[in-house]
Amino acid sequence: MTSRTAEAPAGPPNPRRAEILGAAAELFARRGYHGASIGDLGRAVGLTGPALYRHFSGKEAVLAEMLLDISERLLAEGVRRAADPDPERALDALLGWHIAFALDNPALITVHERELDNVPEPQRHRVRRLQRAYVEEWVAVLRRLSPGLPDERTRAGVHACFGLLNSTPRSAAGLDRDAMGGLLHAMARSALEGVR
Amino acid sequence: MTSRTAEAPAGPPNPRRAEILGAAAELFARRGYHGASIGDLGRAVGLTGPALYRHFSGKEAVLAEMLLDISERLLAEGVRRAADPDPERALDALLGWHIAFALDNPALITVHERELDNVPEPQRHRVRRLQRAYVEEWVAVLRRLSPGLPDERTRAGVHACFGLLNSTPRSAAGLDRDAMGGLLHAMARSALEGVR
DNA sequence: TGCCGATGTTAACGGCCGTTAACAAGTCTA
DNA sequence: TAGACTTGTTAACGGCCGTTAACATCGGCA
Repeated sequence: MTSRTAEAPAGPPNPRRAEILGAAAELFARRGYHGASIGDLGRAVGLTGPALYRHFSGKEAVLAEMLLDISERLLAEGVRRAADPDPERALDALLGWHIAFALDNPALITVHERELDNVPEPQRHRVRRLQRAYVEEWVAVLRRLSPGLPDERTRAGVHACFGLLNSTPRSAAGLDRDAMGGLLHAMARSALEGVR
Repeated sequence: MTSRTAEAPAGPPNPRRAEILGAAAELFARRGYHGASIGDLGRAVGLTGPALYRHFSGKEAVLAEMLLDISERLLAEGVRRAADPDPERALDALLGWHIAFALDNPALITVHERELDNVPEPQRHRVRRLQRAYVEEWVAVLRRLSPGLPDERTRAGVHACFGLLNSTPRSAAGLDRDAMGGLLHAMARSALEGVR
Protein backbone atom coordinates (compact mmCIF):
# COMPACT_ATOMS: atom_id res chain seq x y z
CA MET A 1 0.00 0.00 0.00
CA THR A 2 1.63 3.19 -1.18
CA SER A 3 0.65 6.84 -0.98
CA ARG A 4 -0.54 7.14 -4.58
CA THR A 5 -3.50 9.41 -4.03
CA ALA A 6 -3.28 9.89 -0.30
CA GLU A 7 -6.27 11.81 1.04
CA ALA A 8 -4.71 12.58 4.40
CA PRO A 9 -1.06 13.49 4.80
CA ALA A 10 0.22 10.66 6.92
CA GLY A 11 3.82 9.87 6.01
CA PRO A 12 6.72 12.31 5.84
CA PRO A 13 5.72 15.74 4.56
CA ASN A 14 5.96 15.52 0.78
CA PRO A 15 7.59 18.71 -0.51
CA ARG A 16 5.82 18.40 -3.86
CA ARG A 17 2.44 18.40 -2.15
CA ALA A 18 3.32 21.53 -0.21
CA GLU A 19 4.58 23.21 -3.38
CA ILE A 20 1.32 22.43 -5.16
CA LEU A 21 -0.76 23.64 -2.23
CA GLY A 22 1.13 26.92 -2.16
CA ALA A 23 0.69 27.57 -5.86
CA ALA A 24 -2.95 26.52 -5.71
CA ALA A 25 -3.60 28.96 -2.86
CA GLU A 26 -2.25 31.79 -4.96
CA LEU A 27 -4.32 30.82 -7.99
CA PHE A 28 -7.52 30.13 -6.06
CA ALA A 29 -7.16 33.48 -4.28
CA ARG A 30 -6.54 35.43 -7.47
CA ARG A 31 -8.98 33.77 -9.85
CA GLY A 32 -11.35 31.79 -7.66
CA TYR A 33 -11.66 28.00 -7.39
CA HIS A 34 -13.58 27.64 -10.65
CA GLY A 35 -11.36 30.16 -12.41
CA ALA A 36 -8.17 28.15 -11.94
CA SER A 37 -7.83 24.89 -13.88
CA ILE A 38 -5.85 21.78 -13.05
CA GLY A 39 -3.60 22.68 -15.95
CA ASP A 40 -2.96 26.09 -14.37
CA LEU A 41 -2.07 24.50 -11.03
CA GLY A 42 0.36 22.08 -12.66
CA ARG A 43 1.98 24.76 -14.81
CA ALA A 44 2.51 26.92 -11.73
CA VAL A 45 4.87 24.29 -10.31
CA GLY A 46 6.45 23.24 -13.61
CA LEU A 47 4.30 20.18 -14.27
CA THR A 48 1.53 19.18 -16.64
CA GLY A 49 -2.04 18.97 -15.38
CA PRO A 50 -2.41 15.21 -15.04
CA ALA A 51 0.75 15.00 -12.93
CA LEU A 52 -1.28 16.48 -10.07
CA TYR A 53 -3.13 13.19 -9.74
CA ARG A 54 0.07 11.59 -8.46
CA HIS A 55 -0.27 13.76 -5.35
CA PHE A 56 -3.98 14.51 -4.94
CA SER A 57 -7.09 12.53 -5.75
CA GLY A 58 -8.54 15.53 -7.63
CA LYS A 59 -9.07 19.26 -7.67
CA GLU A 60 -11.53 19.23 -4.79
CA ALA A 61 -9.05 17.34 -2.65
CA VAL A 62 -6.49 20.12 -3.09
CA LEU A 63 -8.96 22.72 -1.84
CA ALA A 64 -10.17 20.50 0.99
CA GLU A 65 -6.68 19.87 2.31
CA MET A 66 -5.84 23.56 2.02
CA LEU A 67 -8.86 24.69 4.03
CA LEU A 68 -8.49 21.98 6.64
CA ASP A 69 -4.87 22.94 7.17
CA ILE A 70 -5.68 26.64 7.54
CA SER A 71 -8.56 26.06 9.93
CA GLU A 72 -6.50 23.75 12.10
CA ARG A 73 -3.57 26.13 12.28
CA LEU A 74 -5.78 29.12 13.11
CA LEU A 75 -7.64 27.22 15.80
CA ALA A 76 -4.64 25.52 17.41
CA GLU A 77 -2.73 28.73 17.98
CA GLY A 78 -5.94 30.58 18.77
CA VAL A 79 -6.70 28.21 21.63
CA ARG A 80 -3.16 28.69 22.92
CA ARG A 81 -3.38 32.47 22.92
CA ALA A 82 -6.91 32.69 24.30
CA ALA A 83 -5.76 30.73 27.34
CA ASP A 84 -4.07 33.76 28.91
CA PRO A 85 -5.75 34.34 32.27
CA ASP A 86 -5.82 38.08 31.65
CA PRO A 87 -8.56 38.63 29.05
CA GLU A 88 -6.99 41.91 27.89
CA ARG A 89 -3.74 40.16 27.11
CA ALA A 90 -5.60 37.23 25.59
CA LEU A 91 -7.39 39.54 23.19
CA ASP A 92 -4.18 41.27 22.16
CA ALA A 93 -2.55 37.89 21.66
CA LEU A 94 -5.45 36.74 19.46
CA LEU A 95 -5.26 39.94 17.45
CA GLY A 96 -1.52 39.59 17.01
CA TRP A 97 -1.87 36.02 15.85
CA HIS A 98 -4.63 36.62 13.35
CA ILE A 99 -2.96 39.73 11.96
CA ALA A 100 0.39 37.99 11.56
CA PHE A 101 -1.30 35.08 9.80
CA ALA A 102 -3.21 37.37 7.45
CA LEU A 103 -0.16 39.47 6.61
CA ASP A 104 2.03 36.41 6.04
CA ASN A 105 -0.54 34.37 4.11
CA PRO A 106 -2.87 36.72 2.26
CA ALA A 107 -3.78 34.08 -0.33
CA LEU A 108 -4.66 31.51 2.33
CA ILE A 109 -6.84 33.96 4.22
CA THR A 110 -8.69 34.87 1.04
CA VAL A 111 -9.35 31.26 0.06
CA HIS A 112 -10.36 30.38 3.60
CA GLU A 113 -12.88 33.20 3.54
CA ARG A 114 -14.41 32.53 0.12
CA GLU A 115 -14.18 28.95 -1.03
CA LEU A 116 -15.73 26.86 1.73
CA ASP A 117 -18.75 26.10 -0.44
CA ASN A 118 -16.57 24.29 -2.96
CA VAL A 119 -15.17 21.85 -0.42
CA PRO A 120 -16.79 18.41 -0.80
CA GLU A 121 -19.10 17.37 1.95
CA PRO A 122 -17.27 15.11 4.37
CA GLN A 123 -14.54 17.69 4.88
CA ARG A 124 -16.66 20.81 4.59
CA HIS A 125 -18.34 19.93 7.84
CA ARG A 126 -15.01 19.52 9.58
CA VAL A 127 -13.79 22.89 8.31
CA ARG A 128 -17.00 24.55 9.43
CA ARG A 129 -16.60 23.07 12.90
CA LEU A 130 -13.03 24.29 13.15
CA GLN A 131 -13.99 27.78 11.96
CA ARG A 132 -16.82 27.92 14.46
CA ALA A 133 -14.54 26.79 17.27
CA TYR A 134 -12.06 29.51 16.34
CA VAL A 135 -14.77 32.15 16.48
CA GLU A 136 -15.88 30.84 19.86
CA GLU A 137 -12.38 31.34 21.25
CA TRP A 138 -12.71 35.02 20.43
CA VAL A 139 -16.25 35.17 21.77
CA ALA A 140 -15.19 33.56 25.04
CA VAL A 141 -12.43 36.11 25.55
CA LEU A 142 -14.76 39.00 24.79
CA ARG A 143 -17.33 37.57 27.16
CA ARG A 144 -14.78 37.61 29.96
CA LEU A 145 -13.91 41.16 28.99
CA SER A 146 -17.46 42.50 29.00
CA PRO A 147 -19.96 40.02 30.47
CA GLY A 148 -23.63 40.72 30.17
CA LEU A 149 -23.39 41.35 26.45
CA PRO A 150 -25.72 39.17 24.36
CA ASP A 151 -23.72 36.42 22.70
CA GLU A 152 -25.35 37.09 19.34
CA ARG A 153 -24.03 40.62 19.32
CA THR A 154 -20.57 39.52 20.36
CA ARG A 155 -20.45 36.89 17.66
CA ALA A 156 -21.55 39.37 15.00
CA GLY A 157 -18.87 41.74 16.26
CA VAL A 158 -16.20 39.07 15.93
CA HIS A 159 -17.27 38.31 12.37
CA ALA A 160 -17.13 41.99 11.49
CA CYS A 161 -13.70 42.20 13.10
CA PHE A 162 -12.52 39.32 10.91
CA GLY A 163 -13.84 41.19 7.91
CA LEU A 164 -11.65 44.11 8.90
CA LEU A 165 -8.54 42.00 9.52
CA ASN A 166 -8.98 39.84 6.42
CA SER A 167 -9.32 42.87 4.17
CA THR A 168 -5.52 43.06 4.19
CA PRO A 169 -4.97 41.17 0.92
CA ARG A 170 -7.35 43.49 -0.98
CA SER A 171 -5.71 46.70 0.23
CA ALA A 172 -2.11 46.38 -0.90
CA ALA A 173 -1.58 49.78 0.60
CA GLY A 174 1.70 51.63 0.57
CA LEU A 175 2.29 50.70 4.19
CA ASP A 176 5.04 48.31 5.20
CA ARG A 177 4.26 45.16 7.15
CA ASP A 178 4.80 46.58 10.63
CA ALA A 179 2.84 49.75 10.00
CA MET A 180 -0.01 47.77 8.50
CA GLY A 181 0.01 45.32 11.40
CA GLY A 182 -0.07 48.13 13.91
CA LEU A 183 -2.89 49.89 12.10
CA LEU A 184 -4.99 46.74 11.92
CA HIS A 185 -4.37 46.02 15.58
CA ALA A 186 -5.44 49.51 16.64
CA MET A 187 -8.50 49.55 14.43
CA ALA A 188 -9.66 46.09 15.46
CA ARG A 189 -9.19 46.86 19.15
CA SER A 190 -11.25 50.01 18.80
CA ALA A 191 -13.90 48.26 16.74
CA LEU A 192 -14.32 45.55 19.36
CA GLU A 193 -14.62 48.18 22.06
CA GLY A 194 -17.37 49.67 19.95
CA VAL A 195 -19.35 46.45 20.33
CA ARG A 196 -20.07 46.98 24.02
CA MET B 1 -31.52 50.17 -35.08
CA THR B 2 -33.04 48.34 -32.12
CA SER B 3 -31.78 47.50 -28.66
CA ARG B 4 -30.92 43.91 -29.50
CA THR B 5 -27.73 43.62 -27.54
CA ALA B 6 -27.53 47.08 -26.05
CA GLU B 7 -24.30 47.60 -24.13
CA ALA B 8 -25.44 50.70 -22.31
CA PRO B 9 -28.99 51.09 -21.00
CA ALA B 10 -30.27 54.02 -23.01
CA GLY B 11 -33.99 53.57 -23.69
CA PRO B 12 -36.69 52.93 -21.13
CA PRO B 13 -35.55 50.68 -18.29
CA ASN B 14 -36.17 47.14 -19.50
CA PRO B 15 -37.66 45.12 -16.62
CA ARG B 16 -36.26 41.87 -18.03
CA ARG B 17 -32.74 43.24 -17.92
CA ALA B 18 -33.18 44.28 -14.30
CA GLU B 19 -34.59 40.89 -13.44
CA ILE B 20 -31.62 39.14 -15.01
CA LEU B 21 -29.16 41.44 -13.27
CA GLY B 22 -30.77 40.72 -9.92
CA ALA B 23 -30.67 36.97 -10.37
CA ALA B 24 -27.11 37.13 -11.70
CA ALA B 25 -25.98 39.12 -8.66
CA GLU B 26 -27.32 36.41 -6.38
CA LEU B 27 -25.65 33.63 -8.37
CA PHE B 28 -22.33 35.42 -8.82
CA ALA B 29 -22.25 36.21 -5.11
CA ARG B 30 -23.03 32.65 -4.05
CA ARG B 31 -20.99 30.66 -6.54
CA GLY B 32 -18.57 33.14 -8.08
CA TYR B 33 -18.52 34.43 -11.65
CA HIS B 34 -16.98 31.27 -13.09
CA GLY B 35 -19.18 29.04 -10.93
CA ALA B 36 -22.46 30.29 -12.40
CA SER B 37 -23.24 29.38 -16.01
CA ILE B 38 -25.35 31.22 -18.56
CA GLY B 39 -27.83 28.37 -18.24
CA ASP B 40 -28.02 28.97 -14.49
CA LEU B 41 -28.69 32.67 -14.99
CA GLY B 42 -31.44 31.98 -17.49
CA ARG B 43 -33.06 29.30 -15.36
CA ALA B 44 -33.11 31.68 -12.39
CA VAL B 45 -35.52 33.96 -14.28
CA GLY B 46 -37.51 31.20 -16.00
CA LEU B 47 -35.67 31.25 -19.33
CA THR B 48 -33.24 29.07 -21.21
CA GLY B 49 -29.59 30.06 -21.47
CA PRO B 50 -29.50 31.43 -25.02
CA ALA B 51 -32.44 33.75 -24.28
CA LEU B 52 -30.02 35.91 -22.32
CA TYR B 53 -28.41 37.00 -25.56
CA ARG B 54 -31.57 38.94 -26.42
CA HIS B 55 -30.74 41.27 -23.52
CA PHE B 56 -26.97 41.18 -23.08
CA SER B 57 -24.12 40.71 -25.52
CA GLY B 58 -22.62 37.98 -23.32
CA LYS B 59 -21.81 36.83 -19.82
CA GLU B 60 -19.09 39.40 -19.32
CA ALA B 61 -21.48 42.19 -20.28
CA VAL B 62 -23.83 41.15 -17.46
CA LEU B 63 -21.05 41.43 -14.92
CA ALA B 64 -19.73 44.66 -16.38
CA GLU B 65 -23.10 46.38 -16.25
CA MET B 66 -23.67 45.12 -12.71
CA LEU B 67 -20.39 46.48 -11.39
CA LEU B 68 -20.71 49.78 -13.24
CA ASP B 69 -24.16 50.29 -11.79
CA ILE B 70 -23.04 49.53 -8.24
CA SER B 71 -19.96 51.76 -8.43
CA GLU B 72 -21.98 54.63 -9.84
CA ARG B 73 -24.68 54.37 -7.21
CA LEU B 74 -22.18 54.14 -4.35
CA LEU B 75 -20.20 57.11 -5.61
CA ALA B 76 -23.14 59.36 -6.49
CA GLU B 77 -24.73 59.14 -3.07
CA GLY B 78 -21.31 59.12 -1.41
CA VAL B 79 -20.45 62.48 -2.97
CA ARG B 80 -23.79 63.85 -1.82
CA ARG B 81 -23.30 62.76 1.79
CA ALA B 82 -19.65 63.73 2.02
CA ALA B 83 -20.61 67.28 1.09
CA ASP B 84 -21.90 68.05 4.61
CA PRO B 85 -19.85 70.97 5.89
CA ASP B 86 -19.55 69.32 9.30
CA PRO B 87 -17.07 66.47 8.83
CA GLU B 88 -18.48 64.58 11.82
CA ARG B 89 -21.93 64.56 10.26
CA ALA B 90 -20.46 63.80 6.85
CA LEU B 91 -18.75 60.71 8.22
CA ASP B 92 -21.89 59.50 9.92
CA ALA B 93 -23.82 60.06 6.71
CA LEU B 94 -21.27 58.08 4.70
CA LEU B 95 -21.41 55.28 7.24
CA GLY B 96 -25.17 55.23 7.18
CA TRP B 97 -25.25 55.11 3.40
CA HIS B 98 -22.71 52.34 3.00
CA ILE B 99 -24.25 50.26 5.78
CA ALA B 100 -27.76 50.61 4.35
CA PHE B 101 -26.50 49.64 0.91
CA ALA B 102 -24.65 46.59 2.26
CA LEU B 103 -27.61 45.44 4.35
CA ASP B 104 -30.08 45.92 1.50
CA ASN B 105 -27.89 44.46 -1.26
CA PRO B 106 -25.59 41.85 0.24
CA ALA B 107 -25.15 40.07 -3.08
CA LEU B 108 -24.21 43.25 -4.90
CA ILE B 109 -21.66 44.21 -2.27
CA THR B 110 -20.08 40.76 -2.47
CA VAL B 111 -19.80 40.79 -6.26
CA HIS B 112 -18.52 44.35 -6.23
CA GLU B 113 -15.80 43.32 -3.82
CA ARG B 114 -14.68 40.13 -5.54
CA GLU B 115 -15.29 40.04 -9.26
CA LEU B 116 -13.66 43.15 -10.67
CA ASP B 117 -10.92 41.07 -12.30
CA ASN B 118 -13.49 39.33 -14.49
CA VAL B 119 -14.82 42.55 -15.99
CA PRO B 120 -13.49 43.02 -19.55
CA GLU B 121 -11.01 45.81 -20.05
CA PRO B 122 -12.77 48.88 -21.33
CA GLN B 123 -15.23 48.84 -18.44
CA ARG B 124 -12.89 47.50 -15.77
CA HIS B 125 -10.97 50.74 -15.90
CA ARG B 126 -14.12 52.78 -15.45
CA VAL B 127 -15.20 50.71 -12.45
CA ARG B 128 -11.77 51.06 -10.88
CA ARG B 129 -11.92 54.82 -11.31
CA LEU B 130 -15.35 55.00 -9.70
CA GLN B 131 -14.25 52.79 -6.80
CA ARG B 132 -11.18 54.93 -6.27
CA ALA B 133 -13.24 58.10 -6.34
CA TYR B 134 -15.58 56.64 -3.73
CA VAL B 135 -12.67 55.82 -1.44
CA GLU B 136 -11.33 59.33 -1.91
CA GLU B 137 -14.63 60.79 -0.67
CA TRP B 138 -14.08 58.96 2.58
CA VAL B 139 -10.42 59.90 2.74
CA ALA B 140 -11.29 63.56 2.20
CA VAL B 141 -13.78 63.55 5.08
CA LEU B 142 -11.30 61.83 7.38
CA ARG B 143 -8.62 64.31 6.39
CA ARG B 144 -10.86 67.15 7.46
CA LEU B 145 -11.54 65.30 10.69
CA SER B 146 -7.93 64.66 11.61
CA PRO B 147 -5.51 66.57 9.40
CA GLY B 148 -1.83 65.81 9.60
CA LEU B 149 -2.39 62.09 9.20
CA PRO B 150 -0.46 60.55 6.30
CA ASP B 151 -2.83 59.86 3.42
CA GLU B 152 -1.51 56.34 2.96
CA ARG B 153 -2.54 55.43 6.48
CA THR B 154 -5.96 57.01 6.07
CA ARG B 155 -6.56 55.16 2.82
CA ALA B 156 -5.54 51.85 4.34
CA GLY B 157 -7.89 52.58 7.22
CA VAL B 158 -10.77 53.23 4.85
CA HIS B 159 -10.15 49.95 3.04
CA ALA B 160 -10.09 48.09 6.34
CA CYS B 161 -13.30 49.83 7.33
CA PHE B 162 -14.92 48.64 4.11
CA GLY B 163 -13.77 45.13 4.95
CA LEU B 164 -15.62 45.43 8.22
CA LEU B 165 -18.79 46.85 6.70
CA ASN B 166 -18.84 44.47 3.75
CA SER B 167 -18.50 41.44 5.99
CA THR B 168 -22.25 41.69 6.57
CA PRO B 169 -23.27 39.16 3.91
CA ARG B 170 -20.96 36.51 5.36
CA SER B 171 -22.20 36.86 8.93
CA ALA B 172 -25.92 36.12 8.67
CA ALA B 173 -26.04 36.64 12.39
CA GLY B 174 -29.14 36.38 14.49
CA LEU B 175 -29.43 40.15 14.66
CA ASP B 176 -32.23 42.00 12.95
CA ARG B 177 -31.50 44.69 10.39
CA ASP B 178 -31.55 47.66 12.75
CA ALA B 179 -29.44 46.01 15.42
CA MET B 180 -26.92 44.91 12.81
CA GLY B 181 -26.84 48.38 11.27
CA GLY B 182 -26.27 49.98 14.65
CA LEU B 183 -23.53 47.53 15.53
CA LEU B 184 -21.71 48.08 12.24
CA HIS B 185 -22.00 51.85 12.63
CA ALA B 186 -20.57 51.79 16.15
CA MET B 187 -17.74 49.42 15.26
CA ALA B 188 -16.77 51.29 12.11
CA ARG B 189 -16.78 54.65 13.91
CA SER B 190 -14.55 53.26 16.62
CA ALA B 191 -12.27 51.58 14.11
CA LEU B 192 -11.78 54.82 12.20
CA GLU B 193 -11.01 56.64 15.43
CA GLY B 194 -8.39 53.96 15.99
CA VAL B 195 -6.64 55.10 12.84
CA ARG B 196 -5.50 58.43 14.25
C1' DT C 1 -54.96 41.53 -43.23
C1' DG C 2 -50.30 41.11 -43.67
C1' DC C 3 -45.95 42.26 -42.19
C1' DC C 4 -42.28 43.08 -38.83
C1' DG C 5 -39.78 43.59 -34.70
C1' DA C 6 -39.27 41.64 -30.16
C1' DT C 7 -38.53 37.71 -27.57
C1' DG C 8 -38.52 33.21 -26.92
C1' DT C 9 -37.22 28.12 -28.24
C1' DT C 10 -34.20 23.92 -29.70
C1' DA C 11 -30.11 22.25 -32.12
C1' DA C 12 -25.50 22.56 -33.02
C1' DC C 13 -20.57 24.47 -32.87
C1' DG C 14 -15.86 24.56 -31.02
C1' DG C 15 -13.28 24.68 -26.92
C1' DC C 16 -11.75 23.89 -22.43
C1' DC C 17 -12.31 21.18 -18.25
C1' DG C 18 -11.46 17.31 -14.92
C1' DT C 19 -10.11 12.86 -15.21
C1' DT C 20 -8.23 8.33 -16.82
C1' DA C 21 -5.30 5.30 -19.64
C1' DA C 22 -1.09 3.92 -21.46
C1' DC C 23 3.46 4.40 -21.49
C1' DA C 24 8.48 6.04 -20.21
C1' DA C 25 12.25 7.07 -17.33
C1' DG C 26 14.77 7.07 -12.90
C1' DT C 27 15.79 5.01 -8.45
C1' DC C 28 16.06 1.83 -4.98
C1' DT C 29 16.82 -2.79 -3.60
C1' DA C 30 16.76 -8.23 -3.62
C1' DT D 1 21.08 -7.17 -12.98
C1' DA D 2 16.19 -7.72 -12.75
C1' DG D 3 12.25 -6.21 -11.08
C1' DA D 4 9.14 -2.92 -8.74
C1' DC D 5 7.77 1.56 -7.15
C1' DT D 6 7.62 6.47 -7.96
C1' DT D 7 6.76 10.22 -10.71
C1' DG D 8 6.42 12.18 -14.76
C1' DT D 9 4.68 12.38 -19.85
C1' DT D 10 1.20 12.43 -23.99
C1' DA D 11 -3.23 10.95 -25.84
C1' DA D 12 -7.89 10.40 -25.33
C1' DC D 13 -12.63 10.39 -22.98
C1' DG D 14 -17.07 12.48 -21.84
C1' DG D 15 -19.18 16.57 -20.38
C1' DC D 16 -20.31 21.21 -19.73
C1' DC D 17 -19.53 25.94 -21.23
C1' DG D 18 -20.34 30.29 -23.94
C1' DT D 19 -22.07 31.35 -28.14
C1' DT D 20 -24.46 31.25 -32.72
C1' DA D 21 -27.92 29.66 -36.06
C1' DA D 22 -32.35 28.60 -37.42
C1' DC D 23 -36.85 28.65 -36.46
C1' DA D 24 -41.51 29.73 -33.77
C1' DT D 25 -44.79 32.80 -31.61
C1' DC D 26 -46.99 36.86 -30.56
C1' DG D 27 -48.41 41.86 -30.39
C1' DG D 28 -48.65 46.34 -32.75
C1' DC D 29 -49.40 48.78 -36.72
C1' DA D 30 -49.58 50.13 -42.13
